[in-house]
Amino acid sequence: MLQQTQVDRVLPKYEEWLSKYPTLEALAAASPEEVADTWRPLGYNARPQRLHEIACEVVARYGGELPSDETTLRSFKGIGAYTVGAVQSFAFGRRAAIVDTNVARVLFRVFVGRGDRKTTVMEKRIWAMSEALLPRRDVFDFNQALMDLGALVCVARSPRCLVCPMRAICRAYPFNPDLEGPTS
DNA sequence: ATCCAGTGTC
DNA sequence: GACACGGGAT
Repeated sequence: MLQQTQVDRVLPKYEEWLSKYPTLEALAAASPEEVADTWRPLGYNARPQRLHEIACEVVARYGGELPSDETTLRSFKGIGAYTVGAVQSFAFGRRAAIVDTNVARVLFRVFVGRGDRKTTVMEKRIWAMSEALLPRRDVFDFNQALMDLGALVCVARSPRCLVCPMRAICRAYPFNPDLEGPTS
């Protein structure tokens, strides 16, 4: 649900969704039409369909229990690199890195500071940083904190550098939006 | 216009 | 690598 969709907008629908489909079995048992209808008006309407497909697949082949290994998770359509890390670290407590838009922005600003964040080489650097920084324990809290720093402090438009704990070492401080993007 | 807990496709 | 995929908020 959270793929390219703000937390504030997901939250009410998430509650409704889980109330209606408390288990993967329940989701699998529903019709695709009903699932699509429950999803509305969140966008990206391939997502409910894929979520339903995943539920059916997990029920059919994995006894209704979501597998935790990267290869199997990644084999589902709709689950990419970010979701694998999120499921592993948040749901299973595994030591797995995540990179979403928030983490990418934070790590890019703190450790790179300028240039284009969206090139493939930079994306790989950011993943490498996220993995290298991963603590031995408390990975759930670490990943959550990194995301929250990006969502609440190191925001896209007007980052709140004055209250940021990374300010002293941040390569993007003092923040200048002209130093970010393809043309720099 | 830009951004948002991305991903699949060509 | 570019592009499509949604809808809501700033």
